[in-house]
Amino acid sequence: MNNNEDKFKKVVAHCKEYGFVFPSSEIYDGLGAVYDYGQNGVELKNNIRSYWWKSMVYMNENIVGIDAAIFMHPTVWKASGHVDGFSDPMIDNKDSKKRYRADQLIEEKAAQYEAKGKTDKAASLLSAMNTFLNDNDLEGLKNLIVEAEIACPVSGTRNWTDVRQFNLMYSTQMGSAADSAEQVYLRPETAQGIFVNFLNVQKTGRMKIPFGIAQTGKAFRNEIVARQFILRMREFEQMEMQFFVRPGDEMKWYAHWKETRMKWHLNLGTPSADYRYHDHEKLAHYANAAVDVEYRFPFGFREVEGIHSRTGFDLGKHQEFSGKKLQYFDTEMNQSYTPFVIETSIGLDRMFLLLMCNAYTEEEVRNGDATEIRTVLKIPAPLAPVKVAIFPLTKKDGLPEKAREVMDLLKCDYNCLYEEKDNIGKRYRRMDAIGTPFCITIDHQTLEDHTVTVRDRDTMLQERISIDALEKLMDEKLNLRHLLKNL
RNA sequence: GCGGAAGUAGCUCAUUUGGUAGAGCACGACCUUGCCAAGGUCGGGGUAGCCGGUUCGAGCCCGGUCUUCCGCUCCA
Repeated sequence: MNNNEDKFKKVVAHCKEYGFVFPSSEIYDGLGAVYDYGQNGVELKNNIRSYWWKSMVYMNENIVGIDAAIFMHPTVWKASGHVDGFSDPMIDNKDSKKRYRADQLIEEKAAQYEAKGKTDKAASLLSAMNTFLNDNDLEGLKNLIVEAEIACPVSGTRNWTDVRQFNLMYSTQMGSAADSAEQVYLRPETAQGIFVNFLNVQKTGRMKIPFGIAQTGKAFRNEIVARQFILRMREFEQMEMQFFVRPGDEMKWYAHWKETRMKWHLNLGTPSADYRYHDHEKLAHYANAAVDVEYRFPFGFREVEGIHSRTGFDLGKHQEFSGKKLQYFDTEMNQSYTPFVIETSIGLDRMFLLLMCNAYTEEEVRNGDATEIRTVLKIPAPLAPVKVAIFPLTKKDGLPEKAREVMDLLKCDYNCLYEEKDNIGKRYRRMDAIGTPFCITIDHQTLEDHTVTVRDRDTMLQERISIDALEKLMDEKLNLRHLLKNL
C-alpha cells in the first residue's frame, strides 16, 4: 500500500514536472479539482480521444459522431431527471460529523410515526416537507427537523448545521439582463445532447436500427468531494456512445458492448489483471442493466467506464416533455417504436490517468559498473505525446542542418522534437521521461551514407537505417491503424 | 463539509533553541566532449502559499485563510 501511494505521488509529480497536467490557475493558488493539460498532456489526451473516436466512428459503419453544445434547453434537464435528482438538501450533525439528506431524515421520522400508528402526524410532516422542498425553503426544512426533534442516528444528538442545497449542476444565465434572463445549466453529462438529436441524425444520416451516435466533450459536476487528482474533477471530458436498438434486443447488445469495450482497453497492452467488471446491483432509475469497467489504480479499483442499458427511458422522457414524437419506423417489423439504448460512457481524463499510472516505470540500468534508475513512460507508441525526437550528435559539422532535413521529412505526420543541447545520453533520458518511442540520431556517418540510428524507448537498442526508409518504419510503428486493426 | 498532515528556487530538500535564505539537479551563455542523465567558467532565479498578531527582530512562535495529500461523508 505504501508503495502504491508512493507510486501515485510520483505519477502526479511527474505529470506536473514534465508538462502533462497543471493545477488550474496555479499562480492564484489553484482552483479546487480543476486541472489544465500541458504541452505533453494535450497530445496524449488528443491521441486517446482519437483512438476512441476512430474505434467507434470509423470502425463501425453504423456509428456516426456529433458535437452537441454544452448549453441545452433547461427543460432537457427536467426531462432527464437531473434537476430533481441532482440537487439535494443536505444537513450535517455537528457531533457525529455525519451528513444526511434532509428530506431522507424527515421521511424516516415520518415512517416512525407511521409505524406507531400516528398516521396524521406522518402525513402532516410529509406535506410540510414537500411544501418547503417545492419552495426551496431551506430554513423551513431545518425548522421542521428541529421541531420534529429528529436526532442523528449515529450520535443521537440534535446538534444540526443549517440545511444547505447541494446542486451538482452548475447554472448560469442566458441573456444579458439579469431579470429577464433564463437560467441555463452546464451539462452534467454529454448523453442528453445525443438523445435530443436522435431524430436529426437518424433522418439526415438515413440510419437504420441498430445504430449508434458518438460524442466527446466536456461535462461539469459540482462535486462535494473531488479527490485523487484528475480522477474526479469538476470539469471533465466524457467519450460517450449511445446505441439505439429494438426493444427486446437490448441485453444482446449490452453483452456485445460490454465485451467490445473491454477489448478496446486491453488492446492498449494494459495487464488484464488490472481490469475488472463491476456489475451494478442497485440500478439507476433509467437502467435495467449496468456494469462498470474498473481499473486498479495505485489507490484501488476505480470506475473508468460505464456500460448501461438505459431502456427507452431517455427518448421516452424527451418525447413526453417536448411533445415531439421520438420514434423510429422499423421497415422490417413494419411498425414504429421508441428505441432502447445501450450506453458506453468513458471518462477521458480517467483514461489519461490510467495510462499514466500504467506507463510510469522506474527501471535499473547498468552504466559501467554502476546501476542507476531510468524513469520511462511506456505509453503505447501510437498514443505518445512526442512520437519522434531528432538529435544531431554534435551541433557542428553540418549535423544540425542534416537533422533539420530529417525533421522536415517527418513533422507533417508526427509530433517531432528537435534537440541539440547536452550530450546524447541525457537527451535520450529526457525523452524516456515523456514516453517518446523513438529517437533518431544524426551522426558523422549520416553525412557519408545517408543513414541514421533509431533508438527504441523500451529496449534502448539502436538500429541503423537509411533515411529513405524512415517514413515507412515510423508508419509501421506509430500509426494508430495498427492498434485499430487488432480490435 | 469534518478530522489529521503538509506548503522554502522549475524539481528534491537544507536552514541546531527566533537574528534580514543555501545545496544538488534543472535553466541561460561560453569552452571542452560526442551514443545512454560527462567536465569546467560565468550567470539568471525565492517579499519562505497568503493575511494578520507577538517581538527590537519571524521561514521558525500564535491566529486566520488558501491549496494539496490521507481518512470520513456524498456520488443521478
